[in-house]
Order: sequence, then C-alpha cells, then structure tokens
Amino acid sequence: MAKAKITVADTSTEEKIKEAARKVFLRKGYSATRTRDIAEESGINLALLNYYFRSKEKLFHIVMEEKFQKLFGTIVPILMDDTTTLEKKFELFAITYIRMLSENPDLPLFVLSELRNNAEHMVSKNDLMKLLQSSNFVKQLKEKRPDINPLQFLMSLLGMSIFPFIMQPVFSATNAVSPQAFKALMEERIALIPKWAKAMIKAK
Amino acid sequence: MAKAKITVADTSTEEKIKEAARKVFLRKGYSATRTRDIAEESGINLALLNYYFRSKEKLFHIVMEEKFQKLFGTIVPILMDDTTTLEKKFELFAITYIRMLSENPDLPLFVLSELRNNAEHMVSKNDLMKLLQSSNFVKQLKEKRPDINPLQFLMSLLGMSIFPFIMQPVFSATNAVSPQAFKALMEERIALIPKWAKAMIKAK
DNA sequence: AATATATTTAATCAAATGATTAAAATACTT
DNA sequence: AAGTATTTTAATCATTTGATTAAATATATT
Repeated sequence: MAKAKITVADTSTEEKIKEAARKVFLRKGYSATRTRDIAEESGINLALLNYYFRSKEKLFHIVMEEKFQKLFGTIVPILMDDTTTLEKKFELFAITYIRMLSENPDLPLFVLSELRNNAEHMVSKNDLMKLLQSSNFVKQLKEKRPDINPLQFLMSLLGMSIFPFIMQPVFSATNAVSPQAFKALMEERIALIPKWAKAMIKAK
Repeated sequence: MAKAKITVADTSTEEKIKEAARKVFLRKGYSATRTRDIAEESGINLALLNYYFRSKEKLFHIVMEEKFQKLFGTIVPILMDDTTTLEKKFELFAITYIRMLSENPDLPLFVLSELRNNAEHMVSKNDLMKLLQSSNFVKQLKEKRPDINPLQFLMSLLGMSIFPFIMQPVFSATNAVSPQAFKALMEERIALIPKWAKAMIKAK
C-alpha cells in the first residue's frame, strides 16, 4: 500500500514505464493508447502500471505535464530576458525552438490535440499567458509596433516554427519531403525565421 | 442486403448519421469517438450506423476525406491561378483561408492529428503536393526568390493562418483570449498576413 | 536466518464498445 | 389489398480494455 518512497534512485521499473508511456502516448494520443501497449513497450507486467501510477489517466497526466512544459516552457526564458534586443530574441527563439522541435517532432501535435479534448489537463495554465503578457518580449513589441497586438506577432512566430512539424505527417505520407530533406529545411528555417520576423516588424 | 441504391435523394437517415459523425469525430477524434455517441447525436438507433456505413472505420473515412479536402483543397484554386500576381494571391489566400477556418475552427487539429496515426487515410495524397509544386504560386515564388525553397514560404503562410486555430484550445482554457477577442484577432490577421508575406518576400 | 516489506506475476473482473441478428415496422410495387 | 423490399428497433455477441486480486518472488531489516 505504501508506495516506493524509499527507492528514490530507482529509475528502474517506474521510469521504464514512464519512458514507455511517453513514447506510446506521444505517438498515438491518449484514447488510442492501451495500457497494454505501454506495458509491452516497457516490457513489464500490465499490473505494474496500476501499481505504480494507479491509472492510465494519472500516468497520462504526468506525461502531459512534462510535455506541455517542454512545448511552451522552452521559450519563456528567452522572451523574458530584458538584456537582449528584440532582434536577438528572434534569433534565439528560432534556433532554440526549431532545434528542440527537431528532436521532439511529435511534441506539438500531441500537446495541442490532447488539449483540445481535455483542457483540464492544462498545467500551469494561468501562469503561461500572464507570464508572456508581462514579458520583455511583449514590451519590446509594443514599443516598436504599438499599432499591432503583440499576440499577432507571437502567433506568427510560433506558427512559423511549430507548423512545419505539425505538417510532417502530410509530407511523409505524400513522399513529398523526405525526412532528410525536412531536416535540411528546418535548419535553413533557423536563419529564415528571424530574418522574416525583422521584416514583419518593419512592414507598414 | 442490397443497400439503399434507389433512395438517392434520401438525405434523411444516412445524412443525419453523417452529419452527427462530422460533429463528433471533429470534436473528439477517431479513437475517443464511440459509435454510440454518433448514434445518440443523430438520434438514430446504433444498428443503423452499421446498416448504412458498415463500420465506424468506413464512416470515419468518409468524413476524413471531406475534411482533408476542405483543409487543403480550399487554397488550390487560388494558388493555381495564373492570372493573379503573387501579392494578390497573398491577399486572396489570407481572406479565404482565415474566413474558412473561422467557420471550421477545429478542422486543422482534426485532420492533422488523425493523419498522424493513420497516414493511409490520406486522400488524394499524391495529387496535392504535386499540384502545389506545379502551381503558378510556386513559379512566382521561384522567380522572386530563387534562393529560397518555395516550401519555406508556403509553410509560413499556412502556419501563420492555421496555427492560431490550433492554439485556440490553449487560449480558451487559459481565459487569455475570449472567443470574441479571438474572432477580432483573426479578422485583423486577414490584413496582416499579406502585408507580412510581402515583407518576407523582400527580406534579404 | 527469520521476518517484514516491497515488487512482480498470472489470472480474472466488470464495463465499454463495435458489430450482428432476427424480428418488427414502414415504404414501395403490382 | 397483397406481396415484396427496405428501413428501423431491441436484444445480444464477442472482444477489448482498464483495473483488481491473491499468490509468488525478491529485497530489505532485525
């Protein structure tokens, strides 16, 4: 009944299940994932999943929390920094975000599509948007372009960065863009996005 | 055994089921949707779903085909048109696409997230990308900016347009942007996107 | 070693779910 | 109206699936 409190360094079973859960949930989403998939993927007995995490739902919540943080938390420090110029933020944003997404290509679709159904899974929900609203990035945007809602720029930056990864399934299935070609496109994009962002800021 | 071949104008039951299927599938996705949900939503007996469509899978496929076409087919005529300038295409694209998405806000997340799992559901897959590759839009982009892969511009345009709708669940759940405010932002975006696109094309 | 505690396993439950069937109701044809 | 085909319904199946239980094994504690 009393869970594994002692076994702190135990990354063995519990962590194996979590790792498998990350993999399967991210690939198939909550509803299409069977607890048996996770058990099989991690090579453990099905009952252990419930022994360690009580339920599919609870395990999912842990994964979701991690991934939400990864998807949106990554950019926060960059946008908050009040020692960098707006232009520099564009550059840091692009390189950080595109690189992170390249290593976690199914992160956006996972988080955003799961959020659609269960908004209650939204972690640190109030924090995020308020944080961004009060960021140095937003302040700088307002100074440069007081005529445009900063959210418009933010959505564009995020969209230009995230959207290609959301489209990747389409590219793959159509054989239009090979994985290698996609990777190259994303590397090229790291330079393009800040260039474009600067042009957008100036556009009248 | 012989299905309804005679009743062609019958939009009654069959169409009622399809309409309910559109609604439920789009809101919850394939896996989270139960055939009983669709039956209840359309007010019909569960067995009728299988009577008319054989299986959940088949019914889904019909809906998916429609929605895929709507998400990507909408822009094809605009991009193919060789009587309009590149700048005009930006404008037509933005107004057409944003307006369509405003009326179908959960279209992108539905199509793209379902496509992730079942790429086989991709309809007219070869056609789409080849069509775009040979479009007047791509030709014009190549002329103006031979140094940049046209796909980079296309992804940005699509991303800037589609991404806000994919983010909508986040906005709603965080109470950061009310539905009315979102609608206003999107209307504003209809003018912003072509302006930005023009600036991006010129950016060196 | 003996005992207690924690972990793992195999078997099983109960509910949910996609699908089918046989009968009833309705519509159509002659 | 009678007969035939189509549509609809209620009941039921067979699987799947999340979860539990009780026993077995391993690990720690004394």
